[in-house]
Amino acid sequence: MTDRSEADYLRSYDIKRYDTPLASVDNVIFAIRESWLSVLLVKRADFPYKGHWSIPGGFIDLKGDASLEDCALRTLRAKTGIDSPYLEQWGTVGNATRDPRGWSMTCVYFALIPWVEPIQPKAGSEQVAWVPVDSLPEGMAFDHADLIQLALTRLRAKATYSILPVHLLHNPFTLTEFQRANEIVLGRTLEKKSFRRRLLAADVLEEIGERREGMGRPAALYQIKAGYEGFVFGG
Amino acid sequence: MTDRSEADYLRSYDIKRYDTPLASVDNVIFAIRESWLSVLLVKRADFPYKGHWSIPGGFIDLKGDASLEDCALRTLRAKTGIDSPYLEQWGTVGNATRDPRGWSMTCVYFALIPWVEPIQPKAGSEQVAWVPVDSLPEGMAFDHADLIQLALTRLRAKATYSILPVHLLHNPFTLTEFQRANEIVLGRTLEKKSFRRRLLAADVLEEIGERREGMGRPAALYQIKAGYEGFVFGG
DNA sequence: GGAATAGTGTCTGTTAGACACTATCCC
DNA sequence: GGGATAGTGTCTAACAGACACTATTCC
Repeated sequence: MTDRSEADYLRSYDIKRYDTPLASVDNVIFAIRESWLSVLLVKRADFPYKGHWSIPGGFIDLKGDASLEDCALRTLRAKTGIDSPYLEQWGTVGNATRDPRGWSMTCVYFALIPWVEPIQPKAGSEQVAWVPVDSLPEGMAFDHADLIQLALTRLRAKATYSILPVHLLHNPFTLTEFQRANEIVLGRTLEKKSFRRRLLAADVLEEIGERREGMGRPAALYQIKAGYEGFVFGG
Repeated sequence: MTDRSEADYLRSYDIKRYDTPLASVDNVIFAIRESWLSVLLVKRADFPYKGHWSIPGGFIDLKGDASLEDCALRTLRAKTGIDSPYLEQWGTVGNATRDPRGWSMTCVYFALIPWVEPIQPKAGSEQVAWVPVDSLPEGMAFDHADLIQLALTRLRAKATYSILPVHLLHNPFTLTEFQRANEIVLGRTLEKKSFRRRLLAADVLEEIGERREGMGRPAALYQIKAGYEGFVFGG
């Protein structure tokens, strides 16, 4: 397939001869903190939008990142220490106006993780913080406020017909905790019997042992059966 | 917000100092042709993969394209003459190996259009053709065979709970034609009464007039009510 | 026993599948 | 009437919401 002239073409190809957009990967990282669905935000230490809150992300490292997902995992690891989150590509936004430096496209991922303390960088000026999605700061960098809303819409849509919110919990968990995580994501209460009946019918959980709490009857502990992490009802 | 030093930063910013990936937009364009779900393919006239079949797309034109969607619409118009198709972003694939020229990312859109004769370019070596999704050619360029399969999976998933396949029909259409389009996309037959009952309950169609055909009772003609093009059942 | 939480039984209304039925055209 | 296609009536099984009920713990 690679005949003589294709080899010549590739040898002399130089991307710097062309105008290319800025290409980045950004992450909307969700966790539940004290009953609030929250996202991880970073206060920018550099221009542009210095001092404004943003979602964690950055330019693709052509040497270090083998793929877009690799790039997303790299920043996620840097900010949270978590290696294997639930990570899904939301989509890509690209236009001529979103970045003052020029035509910019960013591939947006969203991640669901059990809550952890964020990793603060050494450089003093940057800050990392969990912020409830209901009280995001004004004046966020770029179009990041929009990106969060879009990821949130997707998350809520999927929460209604999948077990996605399970990734917001520490393992193992009780059915009540699981239902509560779903309710926090969806912003409305769910009916206990319906919730459990559907989950039981799907056969995606396995019991482990028992846990006692300060009050009431002890609840059975569960974890997701291996391979069912992306389970969708009716799929 | 833009203080003195940010203005300085922006004035001296030069993207060419950095290594950036190749950035393109590709389109999986679906139509129904003689009862077969088909995609529009282009035989490449240039390196790399010269002479191989590919999906239509290309690099972003930083001057001409205001956004990624604009870029997708531009190629779609060039190949089909259609200005306002159903167009949805599927997702973005980016890694170091998919293009022999270097780190490459492509934003993949999928479009649904009523069948039209493709527009052949003047340049003789390039060809444009509709190909049934069941008989795609071997040795397609880049990872385009994968991209088609992924878009197809998404299309089939959405066809089960939305009225998406309506965009594959010419207006107006009969309910039987609409059902048939759904069946072609899904690859299985649907139950007539259930199909119509659900559609009627959704109240997304409006009747127009009558059409008679060579055989049997004439069927009522319908079109989608304005604003319901993206309707989803149970949404 | 009482408070608190976990977990179940069961009625009811809605919806999808199955399939036989009627309706309207052409010949 | 017969062939062909459009469109409907209706039975049944599956499932979700509602809500009252039982179960198990600590005090």
